[in-house]
Amino acid sequence: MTWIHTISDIERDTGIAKDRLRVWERRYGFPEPQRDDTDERLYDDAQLFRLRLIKRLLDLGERAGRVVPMAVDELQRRVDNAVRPLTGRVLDEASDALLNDLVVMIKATDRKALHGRLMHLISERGISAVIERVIAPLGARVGEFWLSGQIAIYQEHLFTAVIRSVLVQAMEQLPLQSAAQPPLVLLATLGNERHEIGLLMAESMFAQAGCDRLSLGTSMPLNEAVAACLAVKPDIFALSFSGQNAPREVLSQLKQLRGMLPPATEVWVGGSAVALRLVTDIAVARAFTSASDIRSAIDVWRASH
Amino acid sequence: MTWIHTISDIERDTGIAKDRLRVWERRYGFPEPQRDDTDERLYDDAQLFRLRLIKRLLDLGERAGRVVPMAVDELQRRVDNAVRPLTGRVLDEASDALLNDLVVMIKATDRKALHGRLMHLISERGISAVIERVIAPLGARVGEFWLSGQIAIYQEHLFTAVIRSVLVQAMEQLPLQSAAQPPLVLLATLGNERHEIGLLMAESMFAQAGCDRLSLGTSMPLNEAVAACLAVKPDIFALSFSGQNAPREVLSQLKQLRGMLPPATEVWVGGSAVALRLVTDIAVARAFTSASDIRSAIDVWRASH
DNA sequence: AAAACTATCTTGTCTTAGACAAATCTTTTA
DNA sequence: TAAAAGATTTGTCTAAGACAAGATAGTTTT
Repeated sequence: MTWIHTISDIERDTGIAKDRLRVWERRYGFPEPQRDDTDERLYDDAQLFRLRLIKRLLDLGERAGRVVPMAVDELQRRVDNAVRPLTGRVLDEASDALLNDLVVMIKATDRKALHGRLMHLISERGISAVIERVIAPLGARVGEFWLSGQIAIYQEHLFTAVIRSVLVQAMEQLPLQSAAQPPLVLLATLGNERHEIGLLMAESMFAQAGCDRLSLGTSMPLNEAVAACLAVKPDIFALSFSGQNAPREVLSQLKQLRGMLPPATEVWVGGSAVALRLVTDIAVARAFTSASDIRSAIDVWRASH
Repeated sequence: MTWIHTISDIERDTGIAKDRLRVWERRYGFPEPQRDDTDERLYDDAQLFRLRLIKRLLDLGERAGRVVPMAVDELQRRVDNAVRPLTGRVLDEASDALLNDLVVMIKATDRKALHGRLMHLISERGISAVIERVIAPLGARVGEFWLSGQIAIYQEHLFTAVIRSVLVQAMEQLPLQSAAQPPLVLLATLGNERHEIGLLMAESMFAQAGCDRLSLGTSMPLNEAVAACLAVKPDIFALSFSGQNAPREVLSQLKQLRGMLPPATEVWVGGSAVALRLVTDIAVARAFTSASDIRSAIDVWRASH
């Protein structure tokens, strides 16, 4: 089945504004959609797919003039190259097999099996280990499969729901005495960022370290995040950015944020968007590339307060 | 402090597209923003506030030509009138006092007190009663306070996070034996609908009735929701629409959905958007205006299967 | 050679007014 | 009273041009 999309469909699906699509057509000759009887643009699936790849590369820092005119296979090759260094960490066979098992469950929409397996793993190995060695790489894999169309959006939602349920449950089973110690951590995701998993993993790590924490959830407008921070006065403001975010955008948001917050509030960021190049820019925020680093960073924080 | 907004800011904040704003200016003379040195539109807070009211009335079914040129106080009066019949149910004094208490906690961002109080209420009165008499009206009140600017977005997020945590915890404490009986219920929220509370309340009701359930979370694109339904093959597909949704939009989405789903799958909808006028249109979906109706509807379903 | 400053190019978004289709309201007809 | 026809409303599309902020390249200075 092949589908026809209006310019609004394309905007919604790819996040590329209509103006931008029209100006690309004018300047680079792509996309060049069919027209209906009233001269309105009609895009086909191939164009949509190519635009998705283009968007991905733009978010990774490429420039429009370079990637928009590029052929599909070339685009695909570049996306693969850009993505592999992130996902393709060396895994032992057992871990790899486990992840494959879990992916199969997701593809089969078998949430009960997934939930049960993860809870079992947590009781066996503890939250931290499972987050770092299972949930985080699993999230990365799911993201990749989604990009390549092997996992549908609803399966991703389902996956998120299961992870959320698992982590919330696990957090509540932590010993109660460790429920209210400093530092107080405020967690959120900025802008359009809807990916909750990174946030949940971070919250779990803070919970396990016995921190007093408060999650605002996803998609907080920058202004509101600042307002929340000024009201709650946390010691640490923790943000999560998924790989969907353009690194530039992330950096600019962080700079704005840093300028608006009191200096005493530390800003910690994590997530795969951060791994790329942000780590260098330490003046703005403390960047985390691995969940386990949070634990030791908390220890350091406590020692110095 | 008064702020200046670009047309993009206004689009993001109100959900009114740029084209629409420009054409209103051309046709109705409002909004008529200042211009910067390069002739770009700059809107002030008063215009933004008025546009929010206008959007609200449009969503309630008014027409642009009528409400866009209207003065602020007139707009405010109409919004109040439209909203009161929903929120202003008669409450006994004790309930009213309780709700006020909870609202105070939200305004003070005291999530611990809120969480504790709600958990205590649930252990005292049971989930169903608390959902119907406390959480649902509290949600309505928070929505109202948000509209009138007395509660910030971050406080609403916080409120949602607490409710989620409370309900998830309460669901997990239900007796395990009742965890996997038919009907299998798939839950979701369509389109841009980000309000999770209605969905959580519904899920809790289904959980309490011992249904096998599966929540896709918020903001599922229509196509994806259908795909999920075809894959999971639930007995019931339950949708939640908040008061932010335009009733027309809801109805049209439901019609599309109904056409794409197998007839055996029942569609149940709930939420304050539904209460308005949708209830009449029973051919498309089964509409719920009260959480407690779910319980008896489940009994009926079971009796006939 | 590294850093800082400047100039050029790139790119997204804004501007204009006109056109039109789909939805909604009003009037007419059966 | 209900259905059909006609009139109005309203959101979104179109075009090409303008421009500012950001990125790149080139030049000079430390």
